[in-house]
Amino acid sequence: MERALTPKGAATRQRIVEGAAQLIRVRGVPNVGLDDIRAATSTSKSQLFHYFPAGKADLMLAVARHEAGQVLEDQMPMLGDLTSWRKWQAWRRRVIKIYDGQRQRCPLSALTAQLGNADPATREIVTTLLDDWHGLLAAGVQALKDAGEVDASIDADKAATAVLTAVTGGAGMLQATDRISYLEVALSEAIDNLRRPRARVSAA
Amino acid sequence: MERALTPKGAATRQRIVEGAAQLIRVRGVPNVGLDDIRAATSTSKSQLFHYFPAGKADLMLAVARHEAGQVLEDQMPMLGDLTSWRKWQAWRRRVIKIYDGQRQRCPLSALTAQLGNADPATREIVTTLLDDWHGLLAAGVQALKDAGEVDASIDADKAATAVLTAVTGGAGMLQATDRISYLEVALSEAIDNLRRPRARVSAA
DNA sequence: GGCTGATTGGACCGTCCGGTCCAGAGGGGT
DNA sequence: ACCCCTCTGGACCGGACGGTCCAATCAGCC
Repeated sequence: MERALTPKGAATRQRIVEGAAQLIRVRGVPNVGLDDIRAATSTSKSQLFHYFPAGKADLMLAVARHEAGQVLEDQMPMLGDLTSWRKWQAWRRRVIKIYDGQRQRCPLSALTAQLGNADPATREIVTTLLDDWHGLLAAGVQALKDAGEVDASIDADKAATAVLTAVTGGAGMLQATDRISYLEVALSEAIDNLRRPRARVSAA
Repeated sequence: MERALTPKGAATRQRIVEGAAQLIRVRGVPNVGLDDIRAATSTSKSQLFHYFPAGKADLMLAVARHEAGQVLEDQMPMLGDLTSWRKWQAWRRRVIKIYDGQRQRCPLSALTAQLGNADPATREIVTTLLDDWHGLLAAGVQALKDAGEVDASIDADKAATAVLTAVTGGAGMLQATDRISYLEVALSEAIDNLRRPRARVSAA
């Protein structure tokens, strides 16, 4: 499916993706036209279709991939080394800092929500991202268990899901309300809960 | 700002809003045109602009208000009476059932994300909804505290935020991945955490 | 019955924008 | 030097869609 791509071509393609991503972060998919991208990246219409034959949808997909990769990238190296309580806190601070910085402009949801979550290609990008993210968190929980820093009865997968949900939920509400407190509180609570002793909880 | 509106007019207006909401839930804002709404509601172009003078944006706002109201409505009466552990569980089941039913079609995010979260009017609708939602949850936590069913040292506001974030985060990921498990696990964990004894947690 | 304003129908317009096309410049391999 | 394929420029097209307009109808009210 890939065409031969000279270094020059690859650079242009990259410039287009990054320029488009930049625009979309600020203005959202529906408010960014091909002409905007063309202008912002000093390219021409034909180049856009040269590198993204299927047109806008194709380009948006490339942007989505780019942004999805960025999400975990931004949380590194903390996210990849959650082996102690202190490192979890460092990661937490990083996450809050990132989202506080981008505020409205959540690259992830800006694309998924506005690109149509029905599209299987989009779906797959997000699913992969969440799986990776969840995996890293679960590994971190497991590391704490191994180190005896959290109760051994904790289910690493479930705990990772709880933390992940706190981040995505908090980020979503930050985006909608411009309040960072949801993310701060939810994430802090989620991490704190890892530390609490596991009392037996009877199902209702 | 309100015009005199005969019963007949009010009914038509209502029909438009509900028909538009229906369409948007399935196809998303960008994929629903005024002509679609016109056709689906057996109205004419002039009626759309008669009842929503500012055009599509105006109509979308009305739809957003309608959907926002629906969110809490759907969770009643459980959400309004979280006075015992059993009732919390009943609410939890209801929430999961609701979101499992609508899957991709999350009325809330379908509108906020695609309507531009920069728009202050949209922002206000969501903010109000989340405030109300949070308030009801906090009241529920407080009720448990009063009944001595949860540790008295719990911060009702923070706990409510944690639960709310679990729901919105889980719902968001459900929308993106079509997996209900995030919501199930996160919400269950969040509620279970209310029951756990509050061990002192030292800040890192 | 006629007046007034709400209500409805639907033709029409202008623009925005994704997409097409073709012609030309660049540049590296033989 | 030559050729071929990549790369670039930008004019152009056609459809979709939000929005306008005017005329017709309906409903309460004196």
